[in-house]
Amino acid sequence: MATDRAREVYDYIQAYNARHGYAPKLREIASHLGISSRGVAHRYVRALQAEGLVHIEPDRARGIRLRKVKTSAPRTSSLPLLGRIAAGRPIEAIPGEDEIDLSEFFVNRERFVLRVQGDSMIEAGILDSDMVVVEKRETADNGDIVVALIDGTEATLKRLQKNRDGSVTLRPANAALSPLRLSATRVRIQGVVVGQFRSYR
Amino acid sequence: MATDRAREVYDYIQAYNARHGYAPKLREIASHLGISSRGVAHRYVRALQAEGLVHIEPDRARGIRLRKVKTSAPRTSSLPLLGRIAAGRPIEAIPGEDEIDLSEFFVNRERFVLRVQGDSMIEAGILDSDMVVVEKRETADNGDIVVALIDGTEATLKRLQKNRDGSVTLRPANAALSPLRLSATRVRIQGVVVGQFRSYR
DNA sequence: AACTAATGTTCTCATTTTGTTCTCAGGCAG
DNA sequence: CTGCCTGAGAACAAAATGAGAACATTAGTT
Repeated sequence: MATDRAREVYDYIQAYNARHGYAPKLREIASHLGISSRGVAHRYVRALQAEGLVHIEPDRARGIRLRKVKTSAPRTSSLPLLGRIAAGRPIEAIPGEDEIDLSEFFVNRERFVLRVQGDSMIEAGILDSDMVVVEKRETADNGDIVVALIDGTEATLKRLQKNRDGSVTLRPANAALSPLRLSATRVRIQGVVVGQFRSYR
Repeated sequence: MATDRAREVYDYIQAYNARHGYAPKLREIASHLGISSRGVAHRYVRALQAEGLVHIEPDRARGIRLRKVKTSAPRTSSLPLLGRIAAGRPIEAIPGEDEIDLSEFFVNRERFVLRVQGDSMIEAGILDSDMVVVEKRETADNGDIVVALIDGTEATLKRLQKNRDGSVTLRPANAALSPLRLSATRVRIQGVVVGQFRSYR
């Protein structure tokens, strides 16, 4: 909430609305604050509108409508999707899409999260200490990023390439590292990377 | 934490925030410490900011924001966290952590998602068509990745660097692109990137 | 329709409050 | 001693607050 006074105004509007079923006049708000100026009361209401807490029917008496219910922790797994951002242009709205649903990460297949250590996939945008969402599978397609177990002991994160002779090549996304070409019998795929995320904290 | 006194301030801000939903004024912090100087209280808060525990909205009343969110909330959005993966070793279990909580992305602040276009942050692991989670703010700290509006028209995603003379430099994470040094009046910060994710589909 | 009073809206102008930066001073440990 | 942490408080900058004028719109009333 913007300021102390704005908060008082919001609380008053809520209480008034609960009691009467409609919003107070600006003069009543001012009077409740102990001030004389309707203009000032209007400024506070406009601040509340800017925060999305309230809606104003222009020029209407008692034209204030409450927008949000005061629930403190409704956790949904969606966030507003504002649009695209690209260098050199204003943010462009994406029509038809106003929310991004992250629940795709939580679909009830066999999925788990791994914290990545090391830079082997850095050129694919997977950095050290990033999280990857892995779907449990024993097979994968060419070009998939997979969690592969080599010789039953070493687990690595690499891009998969199936060769004609039946062997597979595990390619790191890092020019400093070399691809590994291995016979199919030595490699067991444990899962495929279906997502990645990172938190800046 | 720097000093005992700074810790007291941090604890007080946390408690106050949990109780009221917003931060205390400097005068209230000083009073809680039993001192009379707002200047001293401000010095402690600035120390907390230097440690990254807190963010300050400059010149704003109650402009202190907690940076690390205590998520002791019910975890609706969680996935099993199996462990770490690194090249050349088996997956290593992480003791004490059996679930990864994604709800930090959905905390009750003003957040939204943008789809990134272009390669300007590619070396920071933010690729074309990735999603970034942005927290609405008008200010940011050095090194933060920000959504900045230049001259009120061009929106870009860059790393922020504040210069001593008051100007700011917007640094792309891409050697092929040049940093932009601009006077502070031309740049308006719209938000700070707090997360990033990508879906392989 | 014309008039009127009430209400909302937009301003500018002060004043108060709050945040910010600074210097100075005392206590205390190494 | 020097180098800290700590506190006081002055001086300034910016935000928050309040007053009130002027105008627009609405809702009645005649």
